[in-house]
Amino acid sequence: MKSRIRKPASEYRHGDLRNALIAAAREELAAGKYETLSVRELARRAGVAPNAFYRHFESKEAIFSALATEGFTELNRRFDALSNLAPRSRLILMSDTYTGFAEEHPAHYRLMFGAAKATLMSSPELHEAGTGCFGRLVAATIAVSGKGGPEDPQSLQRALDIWSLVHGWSMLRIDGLTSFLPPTPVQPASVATEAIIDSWG
Amino acid sequence: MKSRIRKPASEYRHGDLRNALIAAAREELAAGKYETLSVRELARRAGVAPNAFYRHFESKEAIFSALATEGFTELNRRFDALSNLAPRSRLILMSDTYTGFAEEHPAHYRLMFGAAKATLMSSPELHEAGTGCFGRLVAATIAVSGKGGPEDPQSLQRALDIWSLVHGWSMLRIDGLTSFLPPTPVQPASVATEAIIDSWG
DNA sequence: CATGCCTTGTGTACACCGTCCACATCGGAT
DNA sequence: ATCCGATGTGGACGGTGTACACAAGGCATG
Repeated sequence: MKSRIRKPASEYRHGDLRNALIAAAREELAAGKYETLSVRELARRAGVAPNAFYRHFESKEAIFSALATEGFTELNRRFDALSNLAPRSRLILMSDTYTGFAEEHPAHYRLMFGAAKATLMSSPELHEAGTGCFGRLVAATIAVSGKGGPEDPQSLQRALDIWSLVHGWSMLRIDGLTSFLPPTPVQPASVATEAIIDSWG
Repeated sequence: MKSRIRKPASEYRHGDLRNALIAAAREELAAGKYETLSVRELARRAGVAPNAFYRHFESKEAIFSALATEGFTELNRRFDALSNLAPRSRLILMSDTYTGFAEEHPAHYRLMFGAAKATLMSSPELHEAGTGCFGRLVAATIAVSGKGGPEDPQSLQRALDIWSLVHGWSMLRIDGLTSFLPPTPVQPASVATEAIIDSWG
């Protein structure tokens, strides 16, 4: 029968524009464009009038929010792939995973934090994905110190320190800090992560 | 005589618009606006036609570059005020100074790194102020370890680690990381800075 | 099978933006 | 008194995000 719950893939009318728009945005992000990303350009890419966009997203912010959610979800997936490791090396590899993601998708990474600032409270999905990201850091931290519940202030603090380090490292790298520095080969952030872990005793 | 090298303060024609525009921009930044800052708005604030702007700045980027330079210069000034301290406490206080500046002027801080990415090479002043900022971190790092010249890779690396930490800490704070976290009182970044310093042996 | 609705896409329009051009104005040097 | 070069103005172009009224077409209903 033609009426299932939904027609998933059949190109009716235009196909599902929503995904086409998101796909177009992903392409732009992969090409390094974020600040200059425009609703009209996405519509153009999808071969559709500019305002068709607004049948699927409330605003430009809304698609950014969706893309940011995607980003955090992917990052969380990568974190989860490290679940089986021993606590210490797991946290260290999370550090590399994090910076690796940022270097791999710099524009997307910038979007994630640009969107976070604006939309966080208004999008439950984004809030959950973002919170989940930090939560995984906290869990890994707790696993290392071997004590403390998921609300233990010390563990939260320690996870935040690590997050600050890898976030800053990623941002500096993305923004071309290389111009500020003498051209030195840069060590991975995980080296400093190890130092911080060791300071926990 | 009326013709000194320059008339410094006399309101001739409109007064010196350049500074008026910069002052207007500073106000907007102080009010937290950066992404939404517009050339036309600055001109409006200075009581002048939009295009008058272009007699004093080549482009929007150009005034951003000037403002970013100002920001780094101010930060460098604050760093220099710590010159007399013992190496270790000096580096720790630099950490607090850095994050303090970012929290005090969040929009300006965001501009500094937004502009850095785009304009760094094209503006010698910005490049020098930015480089000077990192240079001071390196110098303080060297003073702590007590060895290594200003090009010593290990010292550069260590300074970069600190910079990553305080930059990430500042960014997370500015972007309202608080939404990601359970509402915990956040320790200053300098606590983690100390941990990193101690790891240097 | 016809009807009407509800979702989706279109067209037009508004306000704003950064920036280019040709023109007006005016102070200072000649 | 005259010209020039620096500064400010007005208008325009192409871009943006988005609101509004309309068109087209699939769906459930009669």
